[in-house]
Amino acid sequence: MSSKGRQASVDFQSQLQKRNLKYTHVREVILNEVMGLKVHFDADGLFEILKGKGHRIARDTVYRTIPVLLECGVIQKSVGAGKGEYFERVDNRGHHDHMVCIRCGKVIEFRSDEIESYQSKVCADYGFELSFHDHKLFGYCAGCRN
Amino acid sequence: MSSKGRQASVDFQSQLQKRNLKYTHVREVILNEVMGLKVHFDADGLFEILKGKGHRIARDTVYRTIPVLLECGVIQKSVGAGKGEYFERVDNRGHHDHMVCIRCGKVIEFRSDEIESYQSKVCADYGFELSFHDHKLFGYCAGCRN
DNA sequence: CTCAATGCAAACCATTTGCATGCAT
DNA sequence: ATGCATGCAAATGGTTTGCATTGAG
Repeated sequence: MSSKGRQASVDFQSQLQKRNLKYTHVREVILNEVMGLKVHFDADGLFEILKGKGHRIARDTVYRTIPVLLECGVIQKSVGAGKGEYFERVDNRGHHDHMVCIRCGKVIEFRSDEIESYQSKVCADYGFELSFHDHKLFGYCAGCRN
Repeated sequence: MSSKGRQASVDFQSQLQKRNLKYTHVREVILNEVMGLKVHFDADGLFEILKGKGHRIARDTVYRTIPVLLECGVIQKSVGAGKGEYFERVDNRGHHDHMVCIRCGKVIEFRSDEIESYQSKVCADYGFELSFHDHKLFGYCAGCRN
């Protein structure tokens, strides 16, 4: 296991403790798999990935674990091809958000330090402790606008 | 009908034309009801509201109309108590976004002209024509954080 | 006229829930 | 010892889809 992975485990454990949740074997396995994932996934897809790697974890458990991963900052909401919600691992190098073309479906990832910074400011103004966020822009990409 | 309502109709019609969609009686009725709505609603809820006012519009039509309303800038994504997606009328006075407490469920509406402005800048950078956006912050409200 | 929009009804399927057992603390 | 976590399986119900009909441009 890389030091990065180990670090993530430690963070996850402390995040769980903070919320009086247990660090179980199943959660450890899911954490490790998710940390290595570079693709966007939905709950069902994550279950299939885990199954494909030989882990015997029930589908419902995966569904129940995703909110925990979100709250602990391990994953963030993302976008994907299916109709449900998609997620992706939180990259240490900073959040990115998404633009989605409502004509061709193209997804553009963007980063804006300014937006992140004002987002933090707004949270501070309200005494709100941010766990994760979801920021998507829908419209027409350069190729699809008239 | 107020001048505001009339204005919205005109905008809606031109938005529909731009996309080669038809301005039907059903869409007119839905538009008018939505423009008067101050609450957050989901697809099913909107259907019930329409039914309650005596309109005979099929549930599926409401589901099929919501994406159209989104694209035409009549409604925006919002938050609500149920598990599905919620929407709300776009207020002429500007967008607002939402913070959601993942402990007590409290919803705080916030506005940030700075975020809106940098959001526009990002879109411009990518040649992206923004139709609507979805920006939610999840975490602990002032009363729920430790 | 032509093609999108609508209604009806059935199908779909991702997600949730109840309950008994297992396991972390 | 206590209470959350997990697996199993069934239920749920919000949402989608196919098709015939209607209606807008």
